[in-house]
Amino acid sequence: MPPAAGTADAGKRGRSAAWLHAGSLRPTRQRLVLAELLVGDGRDRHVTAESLHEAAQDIGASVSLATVYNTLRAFCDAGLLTEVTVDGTRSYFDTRVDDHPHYYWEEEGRLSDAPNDAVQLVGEPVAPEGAEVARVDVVIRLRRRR
Amino acid sequence: MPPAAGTADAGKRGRSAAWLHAGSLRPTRQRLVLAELLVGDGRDRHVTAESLHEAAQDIGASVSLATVYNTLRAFCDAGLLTEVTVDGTRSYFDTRVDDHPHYYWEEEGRLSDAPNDAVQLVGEPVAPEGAEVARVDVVIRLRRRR
DNA sequence: CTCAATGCAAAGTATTTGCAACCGA
DNA sequence: TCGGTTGCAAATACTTTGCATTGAG
Repeated sequence: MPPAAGTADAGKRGRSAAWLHAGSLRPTRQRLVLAELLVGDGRDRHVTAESLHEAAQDIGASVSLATVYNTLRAFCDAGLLTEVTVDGTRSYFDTRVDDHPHYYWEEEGRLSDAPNDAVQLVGEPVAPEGAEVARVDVVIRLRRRR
Repeated sequence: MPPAAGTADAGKRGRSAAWLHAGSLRPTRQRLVLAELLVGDGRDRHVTAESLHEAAQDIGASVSLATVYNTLRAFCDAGLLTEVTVDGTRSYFDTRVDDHPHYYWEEEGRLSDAPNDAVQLVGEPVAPEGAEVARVDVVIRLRRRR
């Protein structure tokens, strides 16, 4: 068992480290920085590689863009994040890993969670013969009301 | 190879030409070829730029890939096609322009229409303050059943 | 000490754009 | 003729990869 691993400042670091641990990923400096930015305060986040890279720079942490991409991919493979496809030109990553609907603000290219009751699906989606449903993506595309 | 014809078929040409006309687009040779491949038989289609380009080559028509891209974009702008984003790495274009759910076969990267009763939305999706719903994308991701 | 993780730059994809030649009305 | 269209190649935007270096266990 982890010999009471460096529980120096169990506050912030605790959550990120535990999160990485849950995905069986080594807590390297870069991963801790990114994990902290993603789940540090417990709120759900929707980021792009670019936005996360900027966020890291803003707090003075140096993580290369390639590493941000690779790390997001690793987080996804470990089941810590979900990739959401809404734009075609870039990938969004969501810290919520359950199947839920999204709002996509077209003008700003911003993604956010939609309240559970924003849409209601009746029953289970039907899968054709020989296939099974892996996931149901629901994206509510929004436009500013004029 | 010999100029395999000017496609002097009134029957087929009719539908494609009318379709282009509906979008106020000039019926050029390339556009007629692509339109014919898209709506020639009246069935709904889901294509990528790449797949449509191949289809054109398969029938001996020469249309450059750049033109396929530009033309698909023009068809979309004219409201003749809808762009569907499911994969992130490529764009799909659907000849059905109404809001309807899709099946996405992950292994094959194939997109198809889902029957109307595959999913049912209850009522209108809720839009947050100051915004209105532009469209609701529903993608049922499928996996081959083992 | 060992092997996974990182950083950088180069390589890939998918798509768009600049511009001269072309063609449909 | 004239302006919209096409084709090609070069440019773009995003993402992945090769490889030498670094660092966690």
